[in-house]
Amino acid sequence: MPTHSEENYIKAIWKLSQGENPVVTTNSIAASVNTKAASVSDMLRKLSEKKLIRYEKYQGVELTASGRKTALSIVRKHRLWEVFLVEKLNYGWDEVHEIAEQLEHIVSDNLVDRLDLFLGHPKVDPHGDPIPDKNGRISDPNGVLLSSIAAGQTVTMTGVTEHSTAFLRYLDNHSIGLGCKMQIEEINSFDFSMNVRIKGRKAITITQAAAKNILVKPERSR
Amino acid sequence: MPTHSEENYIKAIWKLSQGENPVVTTNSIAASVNTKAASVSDMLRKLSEKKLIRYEKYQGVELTASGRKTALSIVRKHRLWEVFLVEKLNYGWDEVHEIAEQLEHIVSDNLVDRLDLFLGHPKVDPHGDPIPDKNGRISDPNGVLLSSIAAGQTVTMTGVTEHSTAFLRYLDNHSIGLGCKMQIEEINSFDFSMNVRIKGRKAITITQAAAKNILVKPERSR
DNA sequence: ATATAAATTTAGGCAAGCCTAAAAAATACA
DNA sequence: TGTATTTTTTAGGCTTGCCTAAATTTATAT
Repeated sequence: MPTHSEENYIKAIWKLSQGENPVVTTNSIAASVNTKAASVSDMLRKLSEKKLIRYEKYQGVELTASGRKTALSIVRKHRLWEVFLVEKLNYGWDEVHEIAEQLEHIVSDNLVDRLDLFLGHPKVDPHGDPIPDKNGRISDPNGVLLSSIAAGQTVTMTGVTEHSTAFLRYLDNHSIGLGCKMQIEEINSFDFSMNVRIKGRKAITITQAAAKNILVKPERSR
Repeated sequence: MPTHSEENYIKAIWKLSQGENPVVTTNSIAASVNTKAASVSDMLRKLSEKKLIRYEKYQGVELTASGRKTALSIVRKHRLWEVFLVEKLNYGWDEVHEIAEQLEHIVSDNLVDRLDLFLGHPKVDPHGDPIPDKNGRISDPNGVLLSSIAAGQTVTMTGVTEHSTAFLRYLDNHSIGLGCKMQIEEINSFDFSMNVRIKGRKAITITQAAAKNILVKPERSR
């Protein structure tokens, strides 16, 4: 049974190993779990002894199969609890992270199963992130960056790649959320901001900085 | 902010201080939190420094107002989560204690408020124990021991004073639960076991040992 | 290639919470 | 009352997870 703290490291390592160019270094882990590099070195040794990671001094870190399983179980719990908080307790998607960080450490496989059932076996969390199944299988994030879409296209928003309160509030303030169907009317060649029309609303401008953190699914191309 | 462990001690002290003849000693606390007396002494010193208890060496322990508030907040969370587990996730009343012991340490006042609302402001938990309000006010346990009821009376079950899985399963097996309206038909003078008829069922026998752990509310006397 | 900078690890220490063994205080009892 | 027993506390130690400072390794830049 990993400790609370070990779970946080494992989850951090998993997260850092996701995406395009993974940077799983002692320093990046330290930043993720809010501690110092020296503490990370300590912990890496311990996790390595427990066979949760493969670790050679100075050579970087990788989860073992067992470590990955642990990570995905935590991610599953985190995301299911986020669904609970938003769907059942009416939290905003920008308010749930901290609480889910606590709830993800509750130990009871049975509880997770029942929660999953209670929530209707959701496939994604309130930010559009896929929820791993009980065997640790997880689907790919559904969508491409809005910033990569050409003018004229119509897309549906499926997720975000940034979970900060500030960013999520920004989207709320522009009434942009998961499932929004939007047409890219124009891309300003000056700053690459996008003029976007959300079905039946007046057009809005989305900065490139924001568009780089929005995942969308293009309309079936014609 | 009390630690996880401090919260467990505070809750144990509160529990031990409830009821007829409270026995809040170093040893009884040690038994409650599954540790040794020496560890309790350590912790009592610490809790005393934090003004959560009044403590004189060898002279016993008492919660301060602040300590009591802390205790009741934990009890509130524990009992609300138990309601959630039973009402929403369909757990049996004998299965929820362990999980609630974990959930009670989740820190978020707002979460508790929303949970309370989501559950419809329940007054009691699945065992009939009163749920403290957000200000730490708690009502008295509702009922008297079934073992104190005279033959001929009709009563409604309102709670239990023992939460072991074994006892709760025993009640389940006899289809005895909160809200059962039962008539005491006879008390056997030999072993004080009770012949009880639950509305519209065949009579059953309840041993005195069991009756001492069942709380009931007598019918409005006539 | 080598010096400097950056990243990482080791060494040594600290607080929390637990332990066992021993000492001290309180209680029981003869 | 004085001794034996029980309860509680203290002393000393252990592990976890963190820290700072120093040493070591790797990367960078001239």
